[in-house]
Amino acid sequence: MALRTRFAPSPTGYMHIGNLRTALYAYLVAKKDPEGVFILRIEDTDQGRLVEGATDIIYDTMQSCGLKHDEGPDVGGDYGPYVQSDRVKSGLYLDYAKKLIHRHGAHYCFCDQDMIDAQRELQEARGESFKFNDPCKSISIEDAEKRIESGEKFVIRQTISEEGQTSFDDEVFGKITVDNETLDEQILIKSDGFPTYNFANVIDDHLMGITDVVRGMEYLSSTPKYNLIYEAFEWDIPRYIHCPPVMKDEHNKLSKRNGDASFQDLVQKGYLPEAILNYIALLGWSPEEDKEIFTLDELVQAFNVKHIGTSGAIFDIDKLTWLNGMWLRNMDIDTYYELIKDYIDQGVKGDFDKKKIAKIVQQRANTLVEIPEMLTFFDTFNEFDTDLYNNKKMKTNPEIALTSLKAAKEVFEQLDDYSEESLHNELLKLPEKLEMKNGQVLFPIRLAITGQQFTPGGAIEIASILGKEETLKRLNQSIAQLEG
RNA sequence: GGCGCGUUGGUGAAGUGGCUUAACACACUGCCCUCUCAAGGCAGCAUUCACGGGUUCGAACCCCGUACGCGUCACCA
Repeated sequence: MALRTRFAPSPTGYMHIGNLRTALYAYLVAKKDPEGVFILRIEDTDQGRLVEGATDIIYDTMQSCGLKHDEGPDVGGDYGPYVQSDRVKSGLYLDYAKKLIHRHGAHYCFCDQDMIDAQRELQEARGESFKFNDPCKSISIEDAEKRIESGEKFVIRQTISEEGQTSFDDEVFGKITVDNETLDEQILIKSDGFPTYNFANVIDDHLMGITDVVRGMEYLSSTPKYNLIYEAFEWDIPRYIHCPPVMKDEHNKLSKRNGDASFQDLVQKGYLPEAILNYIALLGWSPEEDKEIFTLDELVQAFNVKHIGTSGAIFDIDKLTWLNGMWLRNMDIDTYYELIKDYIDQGVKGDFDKKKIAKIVQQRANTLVEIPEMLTFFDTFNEFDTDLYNNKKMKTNPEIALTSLKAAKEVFEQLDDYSEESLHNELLKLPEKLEMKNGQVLFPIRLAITGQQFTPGGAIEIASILGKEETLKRLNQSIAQLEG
């Protein structure tokens, strides 16, 4: 039987990095199997927390990451509907809850909050830790149904025996065992008739034929309760793959609430979806081979549940930045140019060869947003501090610079072909002629035509982009400044 | 507080009883290369695996305890 996994977010806002990683892992687990199916299910049973547009963000994010789902609200499938609120309408959860009651896995409960609070106070006053003891458990199904017919409000709670233990094997955490008496009898159907997440999740996972449940480890504690439901129904329990959290720092999980970056934020900051995905795959999972740059397809090949770690991993923006730079540098120049065109336009208004500019930027930018500011010197050329000509490493000073610049001026004046090749050939004759080092000639030129201490590209590349007229104009200006 | 889970460097991590005087990568530092900056190359960066016991000829790896952290105990998901 083919593997089936699902990503089941609730549409409550933005796509968090931790969420996205869970989606990625679920996708990878499924796709490891050539026949594997990856499903998107929207869990919106909490009507109070719905956020408009949140589902679109989920679709957009998945799409831009290449996490293509085989079944879901937007693409359909044989196990729909894929939105829980649509499923509620069919009365499916209530039906299953009733079945569960008859299988002694659940019971009607008429207690209100005051009643529960009273119990809590009593127990806590005795110094005990609170555990709700539901008096409604002893009500017969017939009596309960009568009370419901007469209009009494009710919920359906899971029934859990005090005796025994429940255990299961998690693929990453191993065997987990808990005493049943520590499990509380959670609500399955709320008084508004909606199922709780806990219940809907179990029912849907089963009905959708999910074979591998991939989710955050915050569900580790409630998994035994879910398994008790599976058992009451005599359903097969899925494989569980609980993932450790993605942390902001040692103590806090990464979360939108704390203002931590979401996927969208990172994209806006100039990170590639591919690089983000690549990076978060490495948070909590490590490949067997000594390699860190992975495309999605390569991840599918390399992924192995056995190498998912057990402790929280801190999100390190520095490493993401490095990885992003690697992705950028590895692109072919045409693709790269198309990608950063807009960023170049932001930084350069003048009429220069943007493709050449892309080329000098590619080896230097780690994120897209830093590109415009690297390029300002193309449009603006101002007088600069001649002290910049003093460079120990280049063995230059203003006097040497002036000599170089004057010699270079002749070359620039005589030359009409400003291609890099041609400039390279002619300019590199100078050091020999002047008995200088390459740097003593080229460093001052670069400075003289850019006015900046650091620039992407060297003197030759930049002169080629600036062209004869602009290069000479700036050169003359700089020579005049030195002489003056 | 009960229960569950976790703890290898600043960070991600490899490691599953001897090959570990603990890979690899990011960050950091230094050197080299070089027309600046990047990129690239090289080197340094945990005498030690939270702590304390135990098992063993031998432990980061097995057992017990302690500490700390996280999760969970909602008509939230």
